[in-house]
Amino acid sequence: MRAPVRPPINPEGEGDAFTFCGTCAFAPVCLPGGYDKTALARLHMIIEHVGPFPAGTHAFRVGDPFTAVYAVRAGTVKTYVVDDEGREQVLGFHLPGELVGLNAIHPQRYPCNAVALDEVTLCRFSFSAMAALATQVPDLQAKLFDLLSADIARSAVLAGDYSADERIASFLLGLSERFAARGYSPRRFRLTMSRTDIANYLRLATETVSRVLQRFDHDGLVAVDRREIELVAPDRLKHLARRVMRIGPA
Amino acid sequence: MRAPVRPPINPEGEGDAFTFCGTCAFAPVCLPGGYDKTALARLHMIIEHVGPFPAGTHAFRVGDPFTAVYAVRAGTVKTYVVDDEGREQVLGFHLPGELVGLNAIHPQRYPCNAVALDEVTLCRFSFSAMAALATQVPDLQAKLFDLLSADIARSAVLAGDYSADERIASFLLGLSERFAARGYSPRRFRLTMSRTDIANYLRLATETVSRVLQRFDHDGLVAVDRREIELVAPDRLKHLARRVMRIGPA
DNA sequence: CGGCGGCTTGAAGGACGTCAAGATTAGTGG
DNA sequence: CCACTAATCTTGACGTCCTTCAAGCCGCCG
Repeated sequence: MRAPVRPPINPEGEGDAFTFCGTCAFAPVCLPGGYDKTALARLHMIIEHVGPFPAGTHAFRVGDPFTAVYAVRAGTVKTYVVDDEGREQVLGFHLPGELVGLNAIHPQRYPCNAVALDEVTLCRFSFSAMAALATQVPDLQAKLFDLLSADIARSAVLAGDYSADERIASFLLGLSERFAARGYSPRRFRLTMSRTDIANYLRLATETVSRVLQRFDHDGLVAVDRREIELVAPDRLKHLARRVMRIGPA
Repeated sequence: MRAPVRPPINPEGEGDAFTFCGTCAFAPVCLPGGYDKTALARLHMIIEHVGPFPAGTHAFRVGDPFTAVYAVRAGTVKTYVVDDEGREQVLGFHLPGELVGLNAIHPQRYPCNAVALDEVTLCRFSFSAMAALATQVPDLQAKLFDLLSADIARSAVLAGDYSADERIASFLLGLSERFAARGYSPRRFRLTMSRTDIANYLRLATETVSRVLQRFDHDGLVAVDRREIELVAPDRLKHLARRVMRIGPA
């Protein structure tokens, strides 16, 4: 059974746009301070708030024609591909405020699957409408260029030949930073993804992820309780991840 | 002595724009068929043809403020970073017609170094001018979105956990395709980069690159003579690279 | 010709994957 | 509320691909 390509519209409408969109990638363009009120209104015109969807729901799948970019409003979205040997490659985890689907612009088809890891709510942006609007709102165009450019750097980070320790340390710190940017605790958080997902994302075996987390716990770097994580010694983690971080925020 | 694969550079103005720019990333926007003649003229206004530069010349370095994107007109450009242990990470090789510097939009500083591997000529695009022009020329904006999106996919390819054989096979095939797209032989070509560069790009040891190329030669997949490469059995190479390619041109 | 960087070749070692089993936990139905 | 099952996670032993270390070889330029 295949989930609908275009999820149904959330009947609740725009009334809570500010509470939901405050941390969105488009916040600088959408929210007050963006002087052009009519541009703001037109951007809101092309947004559909969709969901919530239960875990396991797909927003799109490999090969679907590209029509829209999604912003995560709540929950976590995993993007991934499956190779011909049935092995899953996780491309990314997307937290509230982050975008999904920018890599589909070029091939005009989604090059990956996007699935909800927990209950997820999304904003759906028709890309053709947004591109048209961007020609009239330079700030929006600039924001899109910025987001695309940032995504290039992000995918480059994983390409390095880093050790399991480096990968996992930087993964935990990356999540921590992203949670902090959204107002959650950077010290304690809950992993919404399985060890297998983490392993497929970091290009490690699940056993390795398990072992390294165990060792980090034993060495007092973190406190691991199932999917509950506490960063006990963030500084030592940062030291471990220094080579990886060097590339990202250059 | 390098074989003259292409006529020597004429440092004059736009008179030979067509011969030089025919394979450029912006060709669809620049060249006839782009109905908007004035847009074409304005794009040419913001282009500076710079060079030629000898091998070893840097176009920009890590941390330089971002002002321009470069298109390679002739030669090969290597982008790379150096980590704190002095180890070089090659991010990409850029052939004529390809762009360099798009990943600098977000941080507003170049996150890597760009160096000429042989004699290189470039087109320099002031990015602020191009963004301004893009708001008035939707085709240019679309092309920029397209190029940025394609770059995301490109950096994702290297992120997979592929074997040395898979990496090298796909590297050779990738070069072959890009040469073909520019009118050169897809079967025989000359590597402009050293084994060390290839190794740092593919995240392998130089010894591994050497050994795999040697074995490919011995097995009749390729004929290697120093930096001269002939793809003897492209089909078998493609078979080796199938897992990598699955992700790229999805 | 002689030196130097790039390339090749061999041997040893390590980091991670694979295989196999066992331990927890979550989910389900009685 | 409690079995029972399936999924997830952990733990251990072993194998392997690639790196590292150490020479030796070539081609190139002074």
